[in-house]
Amino acid sequence: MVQRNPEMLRGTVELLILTTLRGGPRHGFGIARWLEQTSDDELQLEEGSLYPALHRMERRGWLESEWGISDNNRKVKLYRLTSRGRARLQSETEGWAAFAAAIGKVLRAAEAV
Amino acid sequence: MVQRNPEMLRGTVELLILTTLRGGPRHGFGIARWLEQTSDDELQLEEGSLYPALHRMERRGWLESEWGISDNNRKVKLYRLTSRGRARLQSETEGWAAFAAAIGKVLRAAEAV
DNA sequence: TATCTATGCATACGTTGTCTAAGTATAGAC
DNA sequence: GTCTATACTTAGACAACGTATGCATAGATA
Repeated sequence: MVQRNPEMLRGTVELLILTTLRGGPRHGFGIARWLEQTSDDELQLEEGSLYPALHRMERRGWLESEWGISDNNRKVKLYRLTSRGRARLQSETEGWAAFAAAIGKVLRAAEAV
Repeated sequence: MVQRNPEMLRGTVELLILTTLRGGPRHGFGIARWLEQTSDDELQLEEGSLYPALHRMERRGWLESEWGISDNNRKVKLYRLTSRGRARLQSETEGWAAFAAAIGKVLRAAEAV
């Protein structure tokens, strides 16, 4: 994922992928596209991050995959959330909210100075 | 920095340190304390992350340090923002805002599904 | 005096995630 | 037949973070 500070994405890639798959099965390329569009090009998931992340998450049992054919007649690997993936999405979402809130507190506290 | 997903902090450590120093010079331990308290214990900066980060940031010219004595009569290394550090704080703050907004968009978009 | 606790700084090492870069394959347009 | 966009894979480099450890000392307590 590329932007001003590439390190900032660490750990959120998985949340983003899980979130994308909430709406139903998608293939890797489609996930990246959707994230890019939905974030107005702010979030760009590189292939070298995307695919290893998908494999990792499948290994962990958060995703399942199967080969299929896309709308444009291409061979694609479709990923879908497992129940464990759904649980993980839940906890990651909560984790993100808590984290973002904490950062917010700190930024506001420093502003007050 | 420790919490539910340790990876989530990647890249924000420096923003957090810069933010803490906005209010004036502080020593490493004090920075960690302030962040912990201000975030209601959500953000915990480990020493193995804190000190290397401070050294790194000083090397990059964002911080300056000098040895001093703390309120409780201890030898401490006081860090302060340089002008470059101030500029960096500015851009990191903007970067964070853009990033958090992007994540927010994605989360909301997926909720709508 | 000795010991304990909290404070304070430093760093070697391992783990992990991300990016760059290279490779393969193919559908559809021209 | 070539080009472009789509689509997946993986090796290797790099960087940040955490764990663990070591060192030092002020103040309290026994």
